[in-house]
Amino acid sequence: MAGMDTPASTTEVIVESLTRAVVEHRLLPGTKLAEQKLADHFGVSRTLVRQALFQLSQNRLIRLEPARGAFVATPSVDEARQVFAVRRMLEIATVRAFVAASTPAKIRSLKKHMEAERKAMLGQNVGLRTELLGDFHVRIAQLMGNEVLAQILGELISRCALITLMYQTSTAAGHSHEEHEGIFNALVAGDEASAVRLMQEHLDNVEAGLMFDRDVPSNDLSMALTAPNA
Amino acid sequence: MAGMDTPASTTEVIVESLTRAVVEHRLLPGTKLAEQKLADHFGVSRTLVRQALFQLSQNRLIRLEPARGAFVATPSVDEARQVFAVRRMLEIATVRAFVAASTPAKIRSLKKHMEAERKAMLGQNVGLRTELLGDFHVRIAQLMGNEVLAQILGELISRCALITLMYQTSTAAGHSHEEHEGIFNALVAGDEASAVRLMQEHLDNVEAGLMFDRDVPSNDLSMALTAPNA
DNA sequence: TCGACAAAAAGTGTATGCAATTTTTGTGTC
DNA sequence: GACACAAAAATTGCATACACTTTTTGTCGA
Repeated sequence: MAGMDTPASTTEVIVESLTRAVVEHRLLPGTKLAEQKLADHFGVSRTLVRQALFQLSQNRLIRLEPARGAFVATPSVDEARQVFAVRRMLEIATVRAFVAASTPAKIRSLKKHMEAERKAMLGQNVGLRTELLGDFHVRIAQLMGNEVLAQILGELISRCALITLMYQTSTAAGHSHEEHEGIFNALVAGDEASAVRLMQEHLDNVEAGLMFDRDVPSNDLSMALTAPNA
Repeated sequence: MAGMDTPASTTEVIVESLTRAVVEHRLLPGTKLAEQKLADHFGVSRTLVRQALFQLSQNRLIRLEPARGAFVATPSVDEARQVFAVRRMLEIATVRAFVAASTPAKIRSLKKHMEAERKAMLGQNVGLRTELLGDFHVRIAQLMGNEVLAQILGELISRCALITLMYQTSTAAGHSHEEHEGIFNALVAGDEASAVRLMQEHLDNVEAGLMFDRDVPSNDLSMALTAPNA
């Protein structure tokens, strides 16, 4: 994802690998992440796995339960709303700042991203699609030259990927790319008011597309089996 | 500091202890943090110290150099500006939200903080003063019921404490408390425009009080000794 | 006296070992 | 067959051990 430096240390490799698995929905919320299994998989000792799990718990992508182990996080409805609230604060302000400091080079760079996003929407690679849809938001922050902002946004968006998995309705989603196009066009035109409004609406739409009262996908066996699969 | 849960795990104790030391300026930027020394001091093995250092590096309070160890971070001017930019985004939006969702209970809670802050300003405990001045900002976010926001703000403010140490002029500072009073009064009055403007000015003032070209306090021996202490 | 180089010391990165806790499995009883 | 309880297995938390890197110290030659 955008802004990931080349992972030099082994721990970082594990963190990135697990992050991708969670963000791309290959690991479901609640899944237990046993240290020895991960260690075997990555061919390292538990020490490095534990470091990685620790870091991921800081990012709120996993939950560490004392003496019980690591589980893919299951963000609450409350937490989901809070994450979106912070995203609105940051992203609306970022759009404003972008318009104020827009340059041809920045527009070009963002245009390049839009093309990649467009292409990914046609393809079948869901992971890549998720990644690029998230990167759109991070890229804007990066182009402002604010790495601090970009990093915070990146983490929030990773959490959103988890939230989306848990609460997104099947019908919703899918419109994100079109909305990105709209925001992009407003940014190109230097139309601050529109850009802000579209970003606002975009985030509202994503959040509104969530069903905060639905049954959450789960790995819990008893849950899965006791459920009446009518 | 505000929002710190009771530190159950040993690692958290170390993290909090080191955080306080950095934020309260008892550890200067650039100071080497040797693992064994910390382990001896806290009476644990290097394992736990490493976890704590790892976490602190995520918070950008320390810098980990491969095979060389951990050092108290020396934030660059660029990073300082970025941190302030993000704070402005978040805190102005937070103030707005606070006014919109203000209740007598929230006002009371904030009033209690102001009293503590006032009292601390009279006392001699510099650490407590620094802590409460930072808590003012975090408390507002907490009262909005947004823990995600509060945590992000808390981390940014810790980084600001480091930045302040590195770049703050002796004459500057000191006005923060009065400005907090002003913001508080505007919040009590429900005067959104004033509250936003005062918060904006407050953050501008703090940033303006920094000398981004001054010699930075350092632990580096050669630096310290080669400097002409005229 | 200064600098280059080598040996020694200190320190970090990772793996492994062990105590303590949790989870699973197995057995007996109602 | 269902439940309670105990033994066994698996898993986590932390300390320790060891290889490898960096830093320091000491020595020699110019």
